[in-house]
Amino acid sequence: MDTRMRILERVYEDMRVKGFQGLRADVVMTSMDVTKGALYYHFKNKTVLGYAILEEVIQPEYLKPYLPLLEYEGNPVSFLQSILSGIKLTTEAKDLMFGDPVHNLALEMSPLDEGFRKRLEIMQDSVKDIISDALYRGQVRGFVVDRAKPVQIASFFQAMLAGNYGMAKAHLNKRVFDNNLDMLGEYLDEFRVGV
Amino acid sequence: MDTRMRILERVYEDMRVKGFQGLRADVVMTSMDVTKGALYYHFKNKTVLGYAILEEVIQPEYLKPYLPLLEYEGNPVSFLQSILSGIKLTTEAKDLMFGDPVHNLALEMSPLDEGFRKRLEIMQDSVKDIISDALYRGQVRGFVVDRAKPVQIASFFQAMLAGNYGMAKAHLNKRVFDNNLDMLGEYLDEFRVGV
DNA sequence: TTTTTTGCATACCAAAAGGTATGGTCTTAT
DNA sequence: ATAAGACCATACCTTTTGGTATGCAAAAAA
Repeated sequence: MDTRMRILERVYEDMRVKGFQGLRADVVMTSMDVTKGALYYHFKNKTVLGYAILEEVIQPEYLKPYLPLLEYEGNPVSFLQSILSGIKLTTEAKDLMFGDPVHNLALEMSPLDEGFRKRLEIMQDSVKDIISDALYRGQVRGFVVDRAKPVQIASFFQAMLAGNYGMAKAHLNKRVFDNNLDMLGEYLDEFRVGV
Repeated sequence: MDTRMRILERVYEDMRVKGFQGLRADVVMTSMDVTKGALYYHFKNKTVLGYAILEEVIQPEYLKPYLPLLEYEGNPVSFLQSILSGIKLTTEAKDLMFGDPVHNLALEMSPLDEGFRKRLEIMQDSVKDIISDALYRGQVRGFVVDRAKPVQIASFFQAMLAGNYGMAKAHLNKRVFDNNLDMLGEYLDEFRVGV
């Protein structure tokens, strides 16, 4: 892997726990076999580094679980529930302290830097659009009840996920975390057609 | 008001947008008619200042809406819905960028400082207990359906609220914010006995 | 083969951050 | 009345932060 990408990945690791403001990029460098020279060669300043991490590391991971939904032919409610199950399975108790990178950055940086805010907004909107479109197509195909409001449900789903990640950062309780995901899954069942 | 409390209030204002790490207490001082001398007379260091803001400014405000629930005799579902309405009414569009102070701090400081994490956990648990107790009493009194799980609903309610505040920081969209609150209100209706 | 450019290391640097040391005034207890 | 302590301003001080300036080896272009 090239140096630039190694820097992004490594700094991202640190940003997950320190946040962007608490991030000390040069300190992170010394924990690799790289120095500040490399850092400031590839990135003009700290803010640009942050944007790059957001776009090149965080965004792809953030969108990944939802992309298959674009071509999914089955019931979108089932798909969303499978995402929740996936989160339960892949999130270990020791990872709860990290939270969701997108939500973390949104809370920390949105009021401080319009570049961050806008990028985060776009990312969240992308996911919201994917979900709401899938729900709409699900309605057309008879998988989702007509009274369901796709955009609102998508937004609710996202907010609940984000909130659950956030609460877990203080509580570090995997059982509560999982339970909230289950509740969200049951809530979605309301909008499923048939049994 | 005494200097100590004035400092707490004023620094809190800044912390709402900068976060704790981004907070520059001495800079804030210069915007009052107070200097660092006063600051470090009342607070040993920045961390202690943060704890004081959390305990003396944020906590009371955070608990306030839920305290009446301790002695409320009516349907707790209605009460929770009235809290949601209250949030809709009192949260102006321009305030969306601030988010929820407790959730903000939880995301930023929980992984970094156990003193913050523990205090935040206790605060969130307090509210969760108030809500779940009220729901339980509601079941006993026939206001809330038996299948409702008070603790889980309380936790879900909190996570959703936190998540909604968080999403709004990037989106700054009052309509979406309100809509999510409405959805949560409708969700609670599931657990109401009768019509 | 020279020359230029790329990729990084090393050394330096100004400002900011967080805090301390000192001293003065104003109140309170004696 | 006076000694003691509370309260706060001013001036300093150290470390950290976020960079810049320079140099140099390897790769690529001419």
